[in-house]
Amino acid sequence: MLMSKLLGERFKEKPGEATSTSHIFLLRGGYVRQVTNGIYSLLLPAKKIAMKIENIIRQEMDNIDGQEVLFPVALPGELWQESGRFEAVGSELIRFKDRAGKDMVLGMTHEEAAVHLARTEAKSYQQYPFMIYQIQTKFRDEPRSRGGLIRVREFTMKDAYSFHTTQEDLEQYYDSCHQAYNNIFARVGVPEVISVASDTGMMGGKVAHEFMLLCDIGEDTIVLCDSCDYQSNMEVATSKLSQSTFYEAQIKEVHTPEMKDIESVANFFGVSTDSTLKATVFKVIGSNKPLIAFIRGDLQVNLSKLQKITQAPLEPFADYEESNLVFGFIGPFNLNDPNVTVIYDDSLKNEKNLVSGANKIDHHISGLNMQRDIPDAVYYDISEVKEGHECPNCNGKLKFSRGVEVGNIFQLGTKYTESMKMQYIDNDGKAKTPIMGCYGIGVGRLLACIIESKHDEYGPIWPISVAPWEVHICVLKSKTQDMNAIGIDIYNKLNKNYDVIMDDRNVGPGAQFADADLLGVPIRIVVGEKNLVDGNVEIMTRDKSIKELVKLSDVESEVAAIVTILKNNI
RNA sequence: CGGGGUGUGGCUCAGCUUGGCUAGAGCGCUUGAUUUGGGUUCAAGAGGUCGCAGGUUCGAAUCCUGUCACCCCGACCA
Repeated sequence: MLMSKLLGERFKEKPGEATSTSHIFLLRGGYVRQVTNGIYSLLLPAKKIAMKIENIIRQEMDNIDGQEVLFPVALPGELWQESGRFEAVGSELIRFKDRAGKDMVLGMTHEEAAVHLARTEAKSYQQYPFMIYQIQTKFRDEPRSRGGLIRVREFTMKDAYSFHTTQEDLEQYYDSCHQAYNNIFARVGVPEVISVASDTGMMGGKVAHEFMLLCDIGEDTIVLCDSCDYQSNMEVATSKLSQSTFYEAQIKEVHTPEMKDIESVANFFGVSTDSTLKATVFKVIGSNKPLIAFIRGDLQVNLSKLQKITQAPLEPFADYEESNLVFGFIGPFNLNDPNVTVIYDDSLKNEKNLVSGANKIDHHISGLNMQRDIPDAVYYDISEVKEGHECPNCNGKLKFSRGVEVGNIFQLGTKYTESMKMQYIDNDGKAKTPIMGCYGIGVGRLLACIIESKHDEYGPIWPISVAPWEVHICVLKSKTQDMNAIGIDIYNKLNKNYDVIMDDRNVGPGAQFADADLLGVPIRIVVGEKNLVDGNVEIMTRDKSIKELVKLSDVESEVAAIVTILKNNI
């Protein structure tokens, strides 16, 4: 490739619309151009990187017996009606009608398509297990795209679907896929990507992991232990909570005028907030029946945990007038309202002497002993982990980090195979429902994440495994000789074995170097008169770890040596 | 969907508060010189219905109304 023909203007100034590093360099380096909110065109450098990432993914998926297939982007609505998601999913699923008036959708994920294909092809247990995957365009009408390629509406994704006859087999395959993912992230140059336990959300299923690149622009909060390998998404993270009240006391009602928040109540009683019980009131969206979550005063309710229990989307309860609840003074003791649902957090289970609302205006009670006074309470883990909490697996302290999700794996179970009536004949002659797993990686987001992880102030530093080109030849021009001819000579030799780009433009050295930095090609050869006098060219790596003068005749062997070094470093 | 912000040549922005000559600068682009190891320098040039629509006015980039788009924060997120 010659730079003079490469489409995509590179520029100095930070584009106004971009704030994240990857977004800035993707625009400045001529990698992508926005077409509209959350929808981008890729230029050659980005397209080449994406293809290299895809090929690495492909190899690893094939390595765990994946079969590459291709599902359609446009799918009939009836398929999504079968799984129930035509109604269940919100407006991020693009729905439209074809000319006959039939409901259609654009695939935002392809469980339905996968089951549709597999259910007519895999009738016998002898065909199981198997995994099919595709690398293809997804469309999700995100309420809010952001960060360049980090969160977009149209994107390329590798999505894989495995089918099993037993849960054990699924779990085993899940682990091998987990390992394949680790391989992928290591091979594309971001070995620091970690997997965390995660929520299964609308996908259904029980076990799920997300693969996270820890960085500031991350959208998720990741909980990490400072002394063991516990790592979890905030949505499902747990911590060890010690009991805070030990001595029993009698229940006593106390006048607490105007004290509606937990701090002032704790102050008034002269106790810390972990010796209080507070109520957070929610309701299922669309209904007006209150749901009270009781939790220890020093903790917060984790909404995603709570929603998982209620199996319904919740929002804060705001219609104070509509209910009989005494807002600000709600407590579990003497709460005799058959109209409300009550959930207790695990943190309360063993507490023996709590301050809580008295369900009476301007009154609280003290001395609440949960097991004595609320004997039939059912406890769930609905609390949100706080930084500094004790690790659930060891004595370490939990800390937080931001993370970008670059991949995920789910043990789906039979949610789709059952609703879509997929069955196989087992060796006992009976029809059974296969168990499913699904596994995704967002290619464009991964590309952006590699920049977030590998860059300097001048541009991306592409790992050689995914770099748009492996060698970048800067040909500095001269009055006295045709430098391009010398450059082309090197180019032709290297181009047989490597992906090479050469800067043949008649621009100053500064401009060439700046553009080379933005393209982030790992090996750079500078052909300039200064060193050519001695028969040398300069070879350096983009990360500056190697910088040396090399005889023209030795360029090929030296490039080969550096390529080997760089590949070993990934 | 809520909150905030921005729309002026390909890019970054000034001008708007207080309406008034032909709408500006830098970068980029074209042409010609110049320079060649970190975005060289000089000259000439092309390129803008000031997001769109309506209104006020003798006169609107500037004021008013509406609308659209984009960015950031939040809600949402398979």
